Amino acid sequence: MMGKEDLSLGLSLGFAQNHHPLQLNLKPTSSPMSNHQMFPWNQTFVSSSDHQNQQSLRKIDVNSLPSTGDLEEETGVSSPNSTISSTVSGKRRSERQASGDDLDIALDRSSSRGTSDEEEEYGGEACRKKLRLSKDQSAVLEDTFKEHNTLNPKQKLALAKKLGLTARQVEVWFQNRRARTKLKQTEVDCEYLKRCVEKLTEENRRLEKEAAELRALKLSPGLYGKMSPPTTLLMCPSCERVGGPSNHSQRSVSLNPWLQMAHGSTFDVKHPRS
DNA sequence: CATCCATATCTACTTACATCA
DNA sequence: ATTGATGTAAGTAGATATGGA
Repeated sequence: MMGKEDLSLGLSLGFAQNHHPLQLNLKPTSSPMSNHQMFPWNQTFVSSSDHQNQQSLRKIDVNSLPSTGDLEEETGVSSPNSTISSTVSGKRRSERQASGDDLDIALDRSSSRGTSDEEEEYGGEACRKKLRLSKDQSAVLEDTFKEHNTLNPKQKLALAKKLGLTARQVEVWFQNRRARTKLKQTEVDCEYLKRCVEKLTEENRRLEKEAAELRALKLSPGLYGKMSPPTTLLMCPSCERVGGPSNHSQRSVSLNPWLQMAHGSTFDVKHPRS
C-alpha cells in the first residue's frame, strides 16, 4: 500500500524545490488560493507507482477498452449505488450527448460495470466493479498531472485514447488526484500550524515568566530605580510588531501571526512550502 | 442590456471495492 | 480464513462560469 508519508514527502520536497510565489501565502482564511494555483503541479509523486506496480502484477488489466460486442451489450445500466440512475448522472449523460461523444457514453457505461460473469456473481445486478488502473496508465496520468492539474476536453480525449480509457475515467482520475493533493497539503499545513502554536505557547510562557520577574523587581525599591527602561512597549506601525523603541528586537511578538509569517517568522518554524 | 436556461466543469463528500497486514 | 484498515475509482450534489435565446 502507498504510505501517507510517501506522498507527504513528495509534496514537501516538491514545495521545497519549487519556489512558487504563492507557497508562502499561508493564511487562516478558508481558501485563499484558487485550487488551480495552490500547488506547484510539477512536483513529483513517485510512490504510487510502486504500489501500483505490486498490484498490477497480481491483477488482470480490466481497463482495456471493451470490444464492440461489449458496447452493444452494455447499453442498459443501473447505478452501482442504491440510487437508481443511468450510471452517469443526467448531467453527465447530457454532457456527452451534447458533445456528440456517443462512443464515450457507451465506454463509460461499460467501464463502470462488470462483465456478465460478474453480473451473475452479484445476483444479476449491475453493481459497480472496482477497476484498477495499470501501472503504465497511472504513470502516464501522473506525468500529465505534473504538467497541468486540469485538462481541457481535447487533452482529456487524447489522453483517454492514448491510455485506452474513457474520457470520464481520465476526468475522474484528475478530480481524485486534485483532491488527494489538496488533502495532503492540508495535512502538511496542519502540521506546520501545530508547530507554530507550540512555538508561540513556549514564547508566551517565557514572556510571562519574564513579566513576573520584572514585577518582582518593581516591588523591590532598591533595584527599581536602577533599572534600564527597555520594557516600554511600542508598536511598529509598519509591521504591527510590539517591541523596544530602538529596533525590531528579536523578542518582538507580532499581534498578527500571519503578518509575522510573511515578514519572515520570528519563531523559526520551517514552513513546508518554503 | 437583463434574464433565463442549458451545458460544462469544478469541489466536497460519499460509496464500493481491492488489497494488505 | 477472517477481519479491519487503507487506498482509490466512481457516484452524487451543489456551486459556478459561460454562451445562446
